[in-house]
Amino acid sequence: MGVTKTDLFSKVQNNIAVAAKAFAHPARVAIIEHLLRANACINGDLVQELGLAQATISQHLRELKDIGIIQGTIDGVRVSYCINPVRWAEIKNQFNQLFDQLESPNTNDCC
Amino acid sequence: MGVTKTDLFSKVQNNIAVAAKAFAHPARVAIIEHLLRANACINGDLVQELGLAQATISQHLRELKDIGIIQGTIDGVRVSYCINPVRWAEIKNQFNQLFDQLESPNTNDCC
DNA sequence: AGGGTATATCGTATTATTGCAATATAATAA
DNA sequence: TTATTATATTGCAATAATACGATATACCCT
Repeated sequence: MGVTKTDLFSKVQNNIAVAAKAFAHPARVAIIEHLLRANACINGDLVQELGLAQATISQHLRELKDIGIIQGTIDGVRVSYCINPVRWAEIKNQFNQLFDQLESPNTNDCC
Repeated sequence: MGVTKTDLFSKVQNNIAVAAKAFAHPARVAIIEHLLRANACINGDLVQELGLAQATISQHLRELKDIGIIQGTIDGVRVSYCINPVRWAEIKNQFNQLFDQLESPNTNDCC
């Protein structure tokens, strides 16, 4: 097999898994960090910044766009990518809801 | 090809990517949520809870253990797994540092 | 129109991940 | 000791992800 059994899990669990994939590759983390710093940028910058081929970066950008965490607007020949603040907040909240489910560390000395 | 070029990215970027993988599969999210609820639990419970084979769950548990987000102690025939609170806090902080890099949404209307 | 530039997509090779049956290992119980 | 139970590991099949060259697409400029 090799297929994730999506139907076995809740909507929230699947949503978190999809969002987490945005951060599950260092190149995508680097792209996100670059967008955060630049507060808008273009694909070409990223090819310079990271050491990956143009096709590879374009592919990562598409994945991030599919997840919704970034958005791009055509700007002449170039495409300006930036963080989608609404989706960003959504993902941030989703993760924080999970993170905050662990009370104070002292109460969890089970093993 | 097909190999992540780890050396191209910073330590922090790689660390985030590794940590994110813990959440990048719904089964692992489900396991983590179960551990948070139960505040300790055993593999057998999870086989009941999720609909996956014992071998598959054991594999996910190992991945989570490798990431360090959970820990297991042998308890007779069984193994008690629980969240590693120290690593949990570490990952939480790592993500929050990233999440908080986006200022107020209004300042980011670049595209 | 024709050339240059920026990005996307396609095709493909390679490695990673997912899933499970079968088997191994280890502790307990009888 | 032998059987039982719980978990880990192995081996394998199938799908997903990563990476990149080649090519397509789309926009700009002359």
